[in-house]
Amino acid sequence: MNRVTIADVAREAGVSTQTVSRVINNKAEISPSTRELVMEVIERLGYRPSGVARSLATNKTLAVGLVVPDIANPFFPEIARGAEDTLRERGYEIFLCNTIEDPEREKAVLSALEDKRVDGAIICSSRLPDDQLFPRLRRQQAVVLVNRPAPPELAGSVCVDDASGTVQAVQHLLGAGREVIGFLSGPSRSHSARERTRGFEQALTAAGRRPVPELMVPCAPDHEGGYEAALSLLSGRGNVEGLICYNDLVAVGALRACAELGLSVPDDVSIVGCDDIMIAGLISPSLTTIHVSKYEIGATAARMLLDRIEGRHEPSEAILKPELVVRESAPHMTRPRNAHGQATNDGGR
Amino acid sequence: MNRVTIADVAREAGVSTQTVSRVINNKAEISPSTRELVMEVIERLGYRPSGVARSLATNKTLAVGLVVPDIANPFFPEIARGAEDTLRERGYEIFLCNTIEDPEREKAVLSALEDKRVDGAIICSSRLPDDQLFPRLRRQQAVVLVNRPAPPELAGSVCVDDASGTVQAVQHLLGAGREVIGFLSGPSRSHSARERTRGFEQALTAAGRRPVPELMVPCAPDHEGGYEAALSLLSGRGNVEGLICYNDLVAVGALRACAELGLSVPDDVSIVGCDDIMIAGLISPSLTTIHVSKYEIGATAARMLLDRIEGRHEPSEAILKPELVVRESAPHMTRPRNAHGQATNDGGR
DNA sequence: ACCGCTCACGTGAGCGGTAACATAATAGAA
DNA sequence: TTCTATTATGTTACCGCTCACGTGAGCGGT
Repeated sequence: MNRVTIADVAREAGVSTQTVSRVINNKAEISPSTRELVMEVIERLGYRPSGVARSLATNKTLAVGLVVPDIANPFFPEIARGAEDTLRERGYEIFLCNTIEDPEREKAVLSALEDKRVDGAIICSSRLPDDQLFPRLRRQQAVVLVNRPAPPELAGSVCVDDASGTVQAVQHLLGAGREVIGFLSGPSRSHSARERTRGFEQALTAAGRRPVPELMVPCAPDHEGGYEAALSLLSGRGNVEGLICYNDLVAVGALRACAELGLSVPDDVSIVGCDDIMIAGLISPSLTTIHVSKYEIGATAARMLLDRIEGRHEPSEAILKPELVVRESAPHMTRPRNAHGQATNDGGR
Repeated sequence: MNRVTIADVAREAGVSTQTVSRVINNKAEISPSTRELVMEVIERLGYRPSGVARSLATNKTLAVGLVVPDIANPFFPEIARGAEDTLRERGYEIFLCNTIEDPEREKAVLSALEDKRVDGAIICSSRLPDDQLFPRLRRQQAVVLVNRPAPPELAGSVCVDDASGTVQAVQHLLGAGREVIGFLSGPSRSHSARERTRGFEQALTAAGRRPVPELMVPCAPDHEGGYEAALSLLSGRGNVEGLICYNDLVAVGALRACAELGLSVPDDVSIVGCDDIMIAGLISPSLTTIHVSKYEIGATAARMLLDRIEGRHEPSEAILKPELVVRESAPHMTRPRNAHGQATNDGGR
């Protein structure tokens, strides 16, 4: 595979490589006749300029990294779409990097991106602690963090107001008469997890309840994690009436745990998910969940990254508001419990 | 952001750049003392070799492209994972390219990958006709096609035996006593779609039935497409008893159409999906579907691509066998139709 | 002491572009 | 006409690394 180079084109057209370069890059100072001639030769030879050589000369790669914990987690593909649509329009290509929830691998991919000299990176839901993450951000040309705040000089940040989402969920359950509410809080390394936990405690406190640590259990952010955590939470004590889950996958796992324990959703226990991934509206019972626009997260992060690449560091933060979507798994009104028709409200704590 | 170069390291260590290069690349002919010295300087200066410069010198980028119609389609993320896990292990980075089902965009991303001088590309479910696709393959260093055959000298190929999957589905429905079977055949540009159509017709013919063109309708490969196609297929005539769908998303759409038309699944109509994406087992009724290991597709394609990058063109084809997974939407036995409890077994084949 | 060999390292020339400056040709102004 | 802008093009030096050689020191054998 012998590639055509700019020198080949120049020779064939009887001009200097610089002239060819000017044609490719649409520089103004070229006579129409030369331009046409060069274009014709480029076409005929099937010449395409080498991005590699170009990058070396210009110190720009037109490539950015997209770091996600797991692209197979339905939360991230849409973010990727939003980011790619925005970036590709501007000529950027995207390196996809899965960290598979492993901090070591996250470090490794960040180094790899550094080696590739990407113009920037979007890092989603980093699992690295601040003191490990921040020094690495400094080594990148431009960074935007998703679901994680950062000092403006190090990185932009696109966050969902996680606490507010959880507050809405708690209020919804309380409003529906659920008194004892459990919380499957997700991976403890996750910033979102901590924020949602904060919102959970805050909402309970504001409503005059005391958060009970035993009712808040961390879990892997997937189907299995939700299943196991829900099982342990629901089987121990019989009084949990509502369950707020770290994400929709966790909620699906919780649904399965309920089925296995013979608990009816939503009659015995109401379940609220988070993220509103595609399946939330498709499963049965359909999932009440906290909707966030994932595509918008990706697009916003990409726009912010482009700004940073071009040296504009403002705005350095975007916060998207989540919104509760009420479906079957946690309706507005609670129906009778222990039920075969007869209501027996046991009245809370 | 002034990056440390190999020259900086060389100067600081008092050796030539070539010596530094030898250390980085673990060449043998270096004295232990020099190696240690250089390593120390590299560490101290935080030097990381530029992949760009390296690529220009070696004519290798350690980057490959992964082209998919839509990463938000749950079929593809797992393929991406399989490919990435395999490729990253060997030091390759992956450019993710969504074509959003648009042939023009597909051409554009292939050109972009060419410009980036990727070492190879995995192209999933290409929507380009052979006469447009093949010439473009020739311009890549190495290619593996997923869900599409190709001349061995142009590209490797990883396919699912689509026809066989559909045959299994048809036989299953026939065996359950379903006589009139519809087929939502997916995007007509898709090779898989044509193969599955072939399998559908073949299985019917083998069973002594004649395929009815009106019962085979193409559709977009998503939820919406399935909904619309199923609606038109089921509303016109009342006698469709079984529906085979291009993929699980289409099946979910069909499920919704049935619900809307007041048809019970599986009592009135049995539905079979394809791919066995995560949600297939989670929705209700759970989906009988044709399982294929998507991670394995990705991993296999990646291994084949690595082979091709290194010049080995054998084997140039892998065919993965799909397998029917029977769940609620199309059980082994058909229960009474138009039924409220009374069994009226119509007795199978 | 001489030769030849290996080992450890240095030297110079690219890889395929672009930036910055130099230069020839042409046009317009005095 | 002569001088100066202006326009269209060529020249040269990198960008940061690797490849293919070149070379000097040290060693053993005769």
